[in-house]
Amino acid sequence: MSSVIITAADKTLEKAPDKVPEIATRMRSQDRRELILGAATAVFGERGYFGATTDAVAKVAGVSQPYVVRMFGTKEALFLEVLERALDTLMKTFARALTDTSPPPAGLEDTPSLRIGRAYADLLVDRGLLLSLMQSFMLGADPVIGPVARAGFIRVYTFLREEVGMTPLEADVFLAHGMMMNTMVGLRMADLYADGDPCAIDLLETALPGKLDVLLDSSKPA
Amino acid sequence: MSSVIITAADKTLEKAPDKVPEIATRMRSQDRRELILGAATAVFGERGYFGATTDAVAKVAGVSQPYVVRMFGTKEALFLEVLERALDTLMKTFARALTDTSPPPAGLEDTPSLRIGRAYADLLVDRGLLLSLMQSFMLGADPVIGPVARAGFIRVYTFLREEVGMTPLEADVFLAHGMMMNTMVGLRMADLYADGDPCAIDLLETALPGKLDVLLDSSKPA
DNA sequence: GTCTATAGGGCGATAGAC
DNA sequence: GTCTATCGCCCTATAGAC
Repeated sequence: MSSVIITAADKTLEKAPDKVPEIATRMRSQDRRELILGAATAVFGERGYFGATTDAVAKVAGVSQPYVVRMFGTKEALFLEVLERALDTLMKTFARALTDTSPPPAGLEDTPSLRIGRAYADLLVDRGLLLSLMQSFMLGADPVIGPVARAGFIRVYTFLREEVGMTPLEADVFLAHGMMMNTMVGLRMADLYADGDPCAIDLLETALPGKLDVLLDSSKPA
Repeated sequence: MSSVIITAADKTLEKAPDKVPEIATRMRSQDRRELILGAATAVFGERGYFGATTDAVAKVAGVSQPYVVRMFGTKEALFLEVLERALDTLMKTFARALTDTSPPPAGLEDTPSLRIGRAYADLLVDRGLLLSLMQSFMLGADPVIGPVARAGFIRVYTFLREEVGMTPLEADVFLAHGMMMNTMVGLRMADLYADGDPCAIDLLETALPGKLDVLLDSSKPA
């Protein structure tokens, strides 16, 4: 389960504990790659493309900074791979939710739209994944990242329209609430919720119905 | 009209033309301050807090880089002032829309919610303003910016609830569509629209009804 | 009040040992 | 395959002239 990697990488990026990966040195190259991509997803999601440093990624992954650069060429190439991987995971999760034959939880309704709505909310547990995508959406003016980000968003929109069968209005409403959830996670609004702020409680209970428990778990690192 | 400043600062940040401010050197200190804040709003909105450089702000404002730092102390303090100013403008625009006695355009409905919905859409013309706020929303993990960003979002939410009289659900839907519009602007989705991409056309005509003309105007710098 | 010059630090990337 | 050492750039901030 990749959730192990993600949770570990997610526990405050600042003080990465001594971090002895399972097999110590010389694990399979493919595994190292995934390990670094997971770390990079967390760091890019938290600080954005420019705020993230290859050194922070390296520390979270438990490798040296030059190794990160060596493996992906440049920081930019690393970010683009993070985006591609995140989008692939998103689309696979949507596709699985659509074809999944298991019954919906606790006698809830079962329409295609509701299924992928729940699937999206499930992805919020891995904060880095959706936040990295969201960070790219804010860099549309960048000559390299911009076109990739636009293409990624269009890919999701096309899926909603053609595979899920949403109307333009349904897709708009779905995406709007997705952006809202991303924003709540990026803002760490759950911190205020945990502090008992009545306003944040109202806000989150409406914006993230039923997902507050997992968000609180994953947002209290210290 | 501040739109003059904003439009000028917005026309591609890369090649700031020779930029002789109206009165050349020694304009009133207050005016210089506003000029720099306007430039900073555009640059922070486009590249985010970490991606923006004080030098880029200085170039857009037509002053020297050390002068920008001198006037605001640090880059961080400059960003916080940009956020405060943007939020003030946002709230003032909302408040004005609520109390405005002029009739709604072209026989549209006239409810408090619809009024501030139109007011929000009007603010999209100044891309930097809403994008700077949005960039701050993605930095909730930052120890300094995070709390300010959360407080700003809460301030808007409280206004919607208490001044406009929205229910939690109405506020959620309003904010969700706001985040969606911000995302479309940050992504520069209008570029694909202008290229005739049918998918982007569907998307934007639903997400930004009636605001496409202004967005296209302000997004074609070259 | 505004500039030029520059110090100082951090970061991405390279070289090369093991 | 992975590390240590380090280069060179860019960026924030300071010093000081005008």
